[in-house]
Amino acid sequence: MSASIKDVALHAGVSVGTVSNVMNHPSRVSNDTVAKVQRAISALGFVRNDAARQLRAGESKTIAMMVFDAANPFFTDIARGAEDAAAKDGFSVILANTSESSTRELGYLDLFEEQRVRGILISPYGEVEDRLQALKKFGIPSVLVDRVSNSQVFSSVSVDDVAGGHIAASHLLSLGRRTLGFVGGPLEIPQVGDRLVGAQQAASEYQECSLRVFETTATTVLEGRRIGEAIAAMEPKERPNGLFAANDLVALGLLQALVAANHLNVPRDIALVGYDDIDFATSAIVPLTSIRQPSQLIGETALEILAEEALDPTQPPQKVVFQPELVIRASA
Amino acid sequence: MSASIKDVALHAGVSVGTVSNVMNHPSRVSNDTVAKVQRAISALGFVRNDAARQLRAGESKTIAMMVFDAANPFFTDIARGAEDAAAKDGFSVILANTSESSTRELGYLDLFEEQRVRGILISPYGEVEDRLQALKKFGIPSVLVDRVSNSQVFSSVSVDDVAGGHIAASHLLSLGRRTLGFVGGPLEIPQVGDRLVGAQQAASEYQECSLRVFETTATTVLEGRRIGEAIAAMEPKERPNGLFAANDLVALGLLQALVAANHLNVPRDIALVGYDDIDFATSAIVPLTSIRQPSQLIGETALEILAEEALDPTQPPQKVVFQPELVIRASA
DNA sequence: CGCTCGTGTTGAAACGATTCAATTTCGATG
DNA sequence: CATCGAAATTGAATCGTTTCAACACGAGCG
Repeated sequence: MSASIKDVALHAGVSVGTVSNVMNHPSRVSNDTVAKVQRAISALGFVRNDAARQLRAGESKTIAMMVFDAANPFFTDIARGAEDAAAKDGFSVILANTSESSTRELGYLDLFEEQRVRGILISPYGEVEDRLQALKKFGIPSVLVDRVSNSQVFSSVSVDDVAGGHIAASHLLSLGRRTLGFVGGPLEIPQVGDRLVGAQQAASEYQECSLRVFETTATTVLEGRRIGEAIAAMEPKERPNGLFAANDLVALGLLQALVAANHLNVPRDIALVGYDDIDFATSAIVPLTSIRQPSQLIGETALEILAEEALDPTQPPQKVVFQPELVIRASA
Repeated sequence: MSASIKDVALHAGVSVGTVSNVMNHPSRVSNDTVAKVQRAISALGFVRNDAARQLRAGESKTIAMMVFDAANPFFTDIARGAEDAAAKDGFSVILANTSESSTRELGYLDLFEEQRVRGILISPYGEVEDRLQALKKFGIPSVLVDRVSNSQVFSSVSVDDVAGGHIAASHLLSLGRRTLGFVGGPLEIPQVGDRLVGAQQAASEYQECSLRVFETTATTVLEGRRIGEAIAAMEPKERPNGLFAANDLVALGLLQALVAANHLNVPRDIALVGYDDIDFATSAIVPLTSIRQPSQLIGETALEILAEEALDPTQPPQKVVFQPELVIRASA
């Protein structure tokens, strides 16, 4: 169907070895021959078959990135950072969206293992460290993104979520709010769990202060709206006066519901803090106070570490932790 | 480094052909042998080498999807639809973000050609139809997403952007606004250009009505904010009283700037209509009136058409055009 | 003139799977 | 018990590239 290196060799009147050298080690070939071969290549519309190349060469130039919610701008920002860094090192990044499904996550890991990608950047959803260990033994390194390694075996680039949770709750407390609510879930997701722990720590530093947990099934706008409606319907005395959402999507959902129930004012009746500081936080109904993470930088750093490990598999794991930062706007 | 099919055959005491059959045509193999081979596979941790498989089999099960702005929720919604549909047909979707760069777009096309992906779902940024034609001749079909084919050669799944622009502008006009502004760009992007054309058509149906174009360099929140600041700073008599943004990102940027300049009220002084109806439109400072496109459905449909063409390359191109829909909220 | 060296070039082996014609096995049948 | 056919299994050929030992050819040197 399509031209192979053999056809090119024939057309140019040289051997297949020479054609291969033109593409991979041009310095070994005389200028005349290079020109001749290149003419043949474009005449035939030859395109290297990556499968054959990889089979023989044993390594690919593709890096896979897996996130569990590609619709969250926070992750697309990270991906953007990784792509830019990869372009510098000559790698290509392909993205897989695991859509908060462990099954799909494992499915993609299988796919990438079969494809022998050069490395994996992953923001894990399910319990995958065992699987990643197997991949590592197999020769495919991974770097965890936005999450630390339980096993200490993997490099990771993350943000101190406990600190972030602490900052968020402290801010609400410093505004005089004493009946707090945490909205997010599932709590098993470390990012969510850690932020809650940080918030609880902050709460324990104050007397007569409560922190109630509203667990969601996912960190989405929709789930935020659901909880927001429930909170709007609560008795005033039961209702928290300060809310901390596990991420901005949830916060925006809450905001929608609270504003729609027009007997409530944000921040007067309920102060609200989000997390991630996505672009849309600025333009929310009530511009959102949020915890900013350096998303692009996370992506770049993760890719650089992965590239190092791909080149030298004996590298010890690195652990980079960035500090989050409070961005104050109107909502709290 | 890792076990091959030969090792498995040795360990199980059968031939390589049998191992291959266990994986691809289990019905041809006796139950005992299947069990024996599977035991060997897991004992050795064997993983099929996709490069070798693809080289011999000549076809892959991977479909590539390329979008020029993965940070736009509209595109992630489309991707989501495509992924769900692909899972049904046994394909995997990998995503590439061309980041509004023609260079990167062509680079990914090269990569996917070398990888011999089974097909390409693309929302093109630059002029790529010639390149896609070459790919098609090469055996890789593509389906255009959110854009029709100039050459009529490719299937496409899109939304009638001229109609959408018409609906948006008509809505503003029906509210009595007569000095309109269109914000978006570059105008060469068909989605943007068509929406403008539709708006101009609507404007031409009214007397004494003006439509001014504010061109942006990209359809982002940032660019929207930039134009919004400029508009806020205009003399009241020059200022448009109805704005139509090429997409919701731009609209949200505009909104931010207009609200920040607190002498202006949306919609009283300026009515605003966006496009795409992304999730965040509902939770904007002023909930956004927008033009809804059936994003997930677009993704599903595109993937199904692509799958058909991948199986039968002689299929004539199909052209599916969905109709957009006005969603009225507070901003206009 | 014979020898060495360096530069280009060659062609066959190897990568790891799939495929398919050929062969073996085995149960059923006359 | 011999024979037939279906079912199971084998193993060599194949895909398109890269790699590498071997070779060809001059140029330079003693």
